[in-house]
Amino acid sequence: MKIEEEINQKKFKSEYQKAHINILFTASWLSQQSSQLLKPFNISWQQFNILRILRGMHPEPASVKLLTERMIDKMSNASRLVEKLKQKDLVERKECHEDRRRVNVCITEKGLEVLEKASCAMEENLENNMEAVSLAEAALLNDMLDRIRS
Amino acid sequence: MKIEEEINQKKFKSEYQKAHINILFTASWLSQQSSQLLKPFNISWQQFNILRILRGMHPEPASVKLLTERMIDKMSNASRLVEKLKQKDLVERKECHEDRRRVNVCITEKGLEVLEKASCAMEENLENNMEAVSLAEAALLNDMLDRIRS
DNA sequence: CAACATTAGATGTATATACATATATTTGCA
DNA sequence: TGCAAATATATGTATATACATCTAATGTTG
Repeated sequence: MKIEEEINQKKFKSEYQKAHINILFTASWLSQQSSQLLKPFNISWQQFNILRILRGMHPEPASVKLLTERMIDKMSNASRLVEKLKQKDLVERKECHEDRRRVNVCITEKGLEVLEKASCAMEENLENNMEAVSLAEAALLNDMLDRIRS
Repeated sequence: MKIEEEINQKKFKSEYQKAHINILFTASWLSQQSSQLLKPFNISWQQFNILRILRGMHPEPASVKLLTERMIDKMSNASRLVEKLKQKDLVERKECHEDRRRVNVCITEKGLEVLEKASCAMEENLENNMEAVSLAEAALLNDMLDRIRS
């Protein structure tokens, strides 16, 4: 649906303002889709992301700092998210002997299993959403977004 | 900066997955910019949005339902946001005589003044962000985002 | 018209977030 | 070495959000 209809706004000041709102609206739409999808797995989108980063490192551990750097929303609190995941036995923390300030976080077997199922669901959904856009268009989209943030 | 560098991730599974993450990341980046910009005016991005909708209606009032329909993040609570704005004397509520369940919300003079200044700052910032993208590209961006949500 | 369904809005609650600050450790340099 | 600055992480706190539930008013249908 066109953004005009989604938010019942007939016209925008410019194509730029419309794009601004469209980016925010689409992001909100996508995260809501994600959080619905992830609900059966009992993890939030942010938690899913952390698990994905940890799987990328596996079997190497990641520090909380590394997680923060790679998170999409930098402001959110990696430390507390890790705690949540630990409570569900999806990750484990070990003290780091080289630098005792640091904490090494690893994904557990259970974490890998949950992530495997969750990421299948997420990828399937992603393909459904994205099939309306060609690969070349997606590349241009990425380029434009990068430029907007520059 | 390219999204790869922003989140320190060298490669993505596909251009589609990258676009997904890029939309979320850029939206988060934009809202953070907005909330920084709006801080001197002591309103949040969501509150700014409501004021903007109310200015569009002015001098006609808007119901809470109408505000909810036009908000970018549908899930947030228009009722409480209106309360916040009322506490700052930026909007006023009146009971609606035709349908006594409804509440008519209007922007005040003070609200119009604050919004005027805030939206100048916001538009200036928007132009800075968007100048890296041509108008035609912005139109295509809008089209792509609409298709992704379809 | 009575009984039930629907709607508009407000509110309770658990969780998430932004931001500031605290604590422990390491680094750098006088 | 010793002491200030920087770093990694945790935590405190106010606010925001998602979601469920509640209340009051209106619509609908037998």
